Amino acid sequence: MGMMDARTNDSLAALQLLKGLPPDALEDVRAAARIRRVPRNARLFNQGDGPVRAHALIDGYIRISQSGSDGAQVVMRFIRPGDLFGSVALFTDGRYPADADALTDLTEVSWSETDLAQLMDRHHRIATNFIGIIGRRLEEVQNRVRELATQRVEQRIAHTMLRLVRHGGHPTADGITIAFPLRRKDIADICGTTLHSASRTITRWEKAGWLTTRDQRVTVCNLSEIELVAEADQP
Amino acid sequence: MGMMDARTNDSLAALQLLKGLPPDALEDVRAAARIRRVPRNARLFNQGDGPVRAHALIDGYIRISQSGSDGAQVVMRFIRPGDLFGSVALFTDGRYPADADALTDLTEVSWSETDLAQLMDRHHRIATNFIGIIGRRLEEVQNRVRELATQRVEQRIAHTMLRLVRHGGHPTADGITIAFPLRRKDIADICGTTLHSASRTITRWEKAGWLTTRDQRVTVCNLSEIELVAEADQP
DNA sequence: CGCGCCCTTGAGAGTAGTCAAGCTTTGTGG
DNA sequence: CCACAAAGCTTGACTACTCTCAAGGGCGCG
Repeated sequence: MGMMDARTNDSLAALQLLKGLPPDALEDVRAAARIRRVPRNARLFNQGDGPVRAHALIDGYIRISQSGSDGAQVVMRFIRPGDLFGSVALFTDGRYPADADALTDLTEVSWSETDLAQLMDRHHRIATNFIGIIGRRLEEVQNRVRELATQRVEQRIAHTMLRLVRHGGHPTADGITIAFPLRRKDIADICGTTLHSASRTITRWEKAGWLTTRDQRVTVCNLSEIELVAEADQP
Repeated sequence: MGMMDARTNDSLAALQLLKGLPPDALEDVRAAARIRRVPRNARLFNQGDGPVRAHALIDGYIRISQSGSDGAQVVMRFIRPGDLFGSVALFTDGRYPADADALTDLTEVSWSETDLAQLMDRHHRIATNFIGIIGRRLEEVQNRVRELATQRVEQRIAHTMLRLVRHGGHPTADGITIAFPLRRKDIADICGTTLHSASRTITRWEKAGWLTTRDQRVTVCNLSEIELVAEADQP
């Protein structure tokens, strides 16, 4: 086994989907995997495309967004290293339900439907992991439904920023920086508001010194103030 | 095997979770099942309760609703005969993420976590069914996120009514009647609006002759008008 | 240098929430 | 069986949050 394979196996072991698998199973999984490198701003797949594969992200960041028949767009989530994505449709209708765009240069692996089915059959742990992953996703999305249904724009933006910081943030000199580029439009499309409202809110927070943005990189300096906005009862 | 067991097995065979299982597997599943009858308006479980069981509804209707730390409430979904419910948490944190209320007298079955795990182990089809079920749920909830994020109240109510009609509707003399009681507050809590806005909209539609409500039973007479509202580009 | 993309900001309009009051239906206990 | 309480529904007036429309500025890239 060459250096390349060893490194690949390490990468695979870090995937949520493959957590707890023994080395020989990992090797089995690797044999069926297709590895791809994708440049920043490329489209990984389009909403409506098929046949679907099960994807996992080794390195980099991805934005998953969905558009309705009316053209309105929503950002569903951001994919971080280790995450599974684009794979739920394997068990439903076989078409990707959303677009996937590379926010950075990235490396992904994927498996075909039949290969994944066989792998799940041989290594039951993969199926269990899969259920846990989409179960947690379901709970997250349901929380988002509650937010959208009950909170105001500023509060939703606050919650979103907190989630992004906790999820995709790494500490820097000035605070916690979100690991991938984030446009105002992205923030709006996550929160179900307009570019304008998002811009106004973020600008206000920037002026208050709670965060800074340079070149689409957001750094949060004052978490606790944002937490206050997130938890505030609307007056 | 008595009459009772035979009827029970028929009921089980109709469950989504058990679709495609051979008779001997059904018998195995039945042996581990707990059957309960629950009266209208009773609470089946509370948000935060544990340990969770996997539930399926034989007969009747259930409302699943979630409340946030701020007290705001959202109706997550309605459970119909054959549906699986309250079981995702088995694979995540082990506590029910929402409340379940009986909208009618009903019959439900449930399995403990360990029993379900063993059943899935013995009958792989159960695991596959489970993945398909929560996968479809995930897509539904994501569509709801898009609706909440991009559409106005009236449009969301229209979509909701259409979904309820297609899902829980049965034809009657005057139109299609939704099979379970539906309060104005329920409609509001599904759509992320207030009781007042929901009331105004439904009353308006009632005056236009598109639907009628008697005793919390909603009958839709004019689907196409409502579809028009649902698809309308906002002027 | 010009074009495209992203961001900011102001003014005005309208959707939907809040507050308040009264009505109808349902359920319960005397 | 009636009466009253509780729960659900309707409606009006007012408020305000948020969107829409419009215009302009900054930055990077071809």
